[in-house]
Amino acid sequence: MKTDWIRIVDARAQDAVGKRCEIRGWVRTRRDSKGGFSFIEVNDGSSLGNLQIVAPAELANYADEVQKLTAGCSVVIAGDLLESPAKGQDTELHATSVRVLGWADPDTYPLQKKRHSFEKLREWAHLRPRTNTLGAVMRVRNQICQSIHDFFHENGFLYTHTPIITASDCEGAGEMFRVTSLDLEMLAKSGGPVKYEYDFFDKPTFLTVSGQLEGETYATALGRIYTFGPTFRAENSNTSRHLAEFWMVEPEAAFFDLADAMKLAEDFLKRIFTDCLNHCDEDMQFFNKMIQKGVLDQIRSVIERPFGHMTYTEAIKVLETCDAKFDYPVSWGTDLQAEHERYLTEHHVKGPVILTDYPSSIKPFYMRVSDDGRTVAAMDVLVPGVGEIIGGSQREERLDVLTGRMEEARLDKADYGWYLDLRRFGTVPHAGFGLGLERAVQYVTGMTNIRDVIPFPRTPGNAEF
RNA sequence: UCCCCUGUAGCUCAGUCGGUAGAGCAGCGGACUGUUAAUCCGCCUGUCACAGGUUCGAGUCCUGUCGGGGGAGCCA
Repeated sequence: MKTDWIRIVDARAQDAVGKRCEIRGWVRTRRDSKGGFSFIEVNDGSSLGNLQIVAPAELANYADEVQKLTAGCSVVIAGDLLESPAKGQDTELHATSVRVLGWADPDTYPLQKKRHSFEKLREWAHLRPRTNTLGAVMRVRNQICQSIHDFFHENGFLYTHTPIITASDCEGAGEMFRVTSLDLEMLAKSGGPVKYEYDFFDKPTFLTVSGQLEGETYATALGRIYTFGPTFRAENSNTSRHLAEFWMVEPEAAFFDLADAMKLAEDFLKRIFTDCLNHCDEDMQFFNKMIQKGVLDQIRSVIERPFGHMTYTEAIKVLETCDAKFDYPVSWGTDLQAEHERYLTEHHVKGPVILTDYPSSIKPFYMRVSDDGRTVAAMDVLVPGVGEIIGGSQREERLDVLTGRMEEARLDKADYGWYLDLRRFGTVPHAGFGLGLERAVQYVTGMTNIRDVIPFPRTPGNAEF
């Protein structure tokens, strides 16, 4: 008779008691008892907690295999799930067979039965998902991705795939990665000018820094769309909040104004946070206890309270009249510094705040110019700890205003003909925003370094694995 | 890219005033135990990041390179 293979998350549940089953996973630790059995803790990634196995000495391979199990070994274990007589777990599996699939030499296996620093774990990026913290992070990250799709699907947004290779420099700013099939070695030796007509696309191409402009084309046809994919910035940024390759969610909706976009952003974030609390309880308890004390209360309070709203002009007034000392001066027309944003979220509002109506001079050309002529319909959602988590705006739908702004930004209109067509033919008000996935994961988990919330972080000088 | 900090055993770190290295954990051996960060006893472990320099003598002081961290800028 074939024994049911079940996941450890299910085997640990009270209602699994009485089942005869099989589990498959990796040994975390083993403790021997001279009472004639060993305890083996096994994890299969389905939950933070391990399943305790009681392996009796009667097993045929007890002496030569079971007692030699160490952290990292892969095993298939069959037995009976019983109520655990000891504290620490509801259930335990009394093994009738322990099969070792792969050994992990304890002399050379890097992960030990102890806490490792996140810096060290980054060197073992291929093994770190086997740790408690990275496993929990990846389950929460998965939940957030699922919530993103659920939320937009339920609100009538179509998942749209915008290109990763692009010829347009979306925001006229930010270093981009080049995409080429030219032989750079040969090119360097030849010393001649680059002939793009010989390149794959006949022109210079790059990895996308945003799917927004392409997203707008589909929003002005399908109504509501969102993109969700990898995004690339070749900025030489060395911070705990920046990656060269990260994932971004960008909803775009026709007939939305700035207020609609703000409401969407707030509902969206609250939905993600709620789902994490409801579906990742064990992992969230872990973060609350081991990573950032109080992160659960923080998230709960964000869900319960409406987000603070402030215009840029109001924020400047608050910063100018507050008692705090800043390294950078505050004045209308300059961009807010990290220290300013931190003051607003951590001291003034004490929670997430949406800042709106920034000066047009510090925002990109595509944001809609307001009636005052000095500001644009932009919004940034700032959260304590992480800073800007969402940036968005109502888009400029008036052709003449848009082309005027492009001229100010010294952009070549010829490169944006297709984008301008959206305003030439059936233009409509529309709005959207971008959410950095990793920053959302950081906020929910309390992880301080963005490199620890993505499986294989890409940063300047680092593309291992 | 800039500023600051840092690099010593498999891991986390100590190493005083310059006199060629030590602890905990892990591992291994033993004891003990329905254990759960198990506990107790014993044993093993080093290109002190790398390259120069000062000095009778450098883990320690100086210079450079590389790696890591924190902060800033840019942003998501």
